[in-house]
Amino acid sequence: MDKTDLKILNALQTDARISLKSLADQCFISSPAISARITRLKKNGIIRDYQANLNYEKLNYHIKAYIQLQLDPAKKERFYPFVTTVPNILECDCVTGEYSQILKVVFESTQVLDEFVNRLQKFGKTSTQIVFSTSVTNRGLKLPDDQDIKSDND
Amino acid sequence: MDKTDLKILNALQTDARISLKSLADQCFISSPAISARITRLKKNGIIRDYQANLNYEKLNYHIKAYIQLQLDPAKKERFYPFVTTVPNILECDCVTGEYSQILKVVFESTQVLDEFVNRLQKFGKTSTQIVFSTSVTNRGLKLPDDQDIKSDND
DNA sequence: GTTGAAACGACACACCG
DNA sequence: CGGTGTGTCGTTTCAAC
Repeated sequence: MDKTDLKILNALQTDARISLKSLADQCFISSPAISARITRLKKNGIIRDYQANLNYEKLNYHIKAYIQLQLDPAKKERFYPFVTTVPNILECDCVTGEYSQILKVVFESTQVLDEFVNRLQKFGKTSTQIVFSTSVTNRGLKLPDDQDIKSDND
Repeated sequence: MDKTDLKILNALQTDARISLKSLADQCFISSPAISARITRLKKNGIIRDYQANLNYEKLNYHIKAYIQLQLDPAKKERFYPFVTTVPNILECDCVTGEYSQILKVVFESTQVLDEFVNRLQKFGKTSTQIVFSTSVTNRGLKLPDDQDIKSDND
């Protein structure tokens, strides 16, 4: 995991569709070398995938919300199939604190969100926070590329 | 915004580095047609950007957390430059409820997270939830591509 | 939206440090 | 082993329809 790898990761976080040649020019090495590095980074699981970031409001998903859930331990088994199946759940984390799960969701309207919350309450007590506005939108982590770092599996 | 557009958006959310030709084959139209559609979707702001999804744990950012903040209204002006500057803040939303801001952050360790929370407390009262595990990782929204939808700006 | 030609980029190989 | 340079193939782009 040297400076070149970090430069590649930063560039791919900013624009995942950048060409190998463009990356090669920025890193002052050849395109085959870039290609080999990206293959390695992906095989090591450092690069998970590449995804287009969409503006969901323009696609009529006007409501974004965070839902906190006190997941009933007895219903844990049925919860994981549930969260992976509902496409409106963009993220789901098991966390410390009074509520054990945080879900990030998008819906067409508050009505549909309400229906979803009702379904979710089968799994435990919920607390919903609707998003007014977003100042930082799901951005990538800018890595310091002026020094090497050690990674778990190089 | 017809079925072909939705197919393209779904494909790009799954793999942003997919080739135009591959998209063309899947949608049964020519590559120049795909290229024109993507250009339009990007100009309309429906496609925001393309980003590589990284495994931050393997890059030594072991701690992911949600921080709730009761932002002091008097310090609002100084808050927005702050959140956009600190790279560890991956997302920041203004929300309903007792706390007005939710921040998603990643840090190298709980110690560094603690230092950050101290800095954040200059802006108001905080409540931190550290992530144990993630069952749904920041995935894209699968759009129903069996029927057309109307968008705000076509 | 389609086609065809030209420009461009990606990949595979042999070679070099 | 990881990088370079060339050649070939596939892809993107542009013009004309």
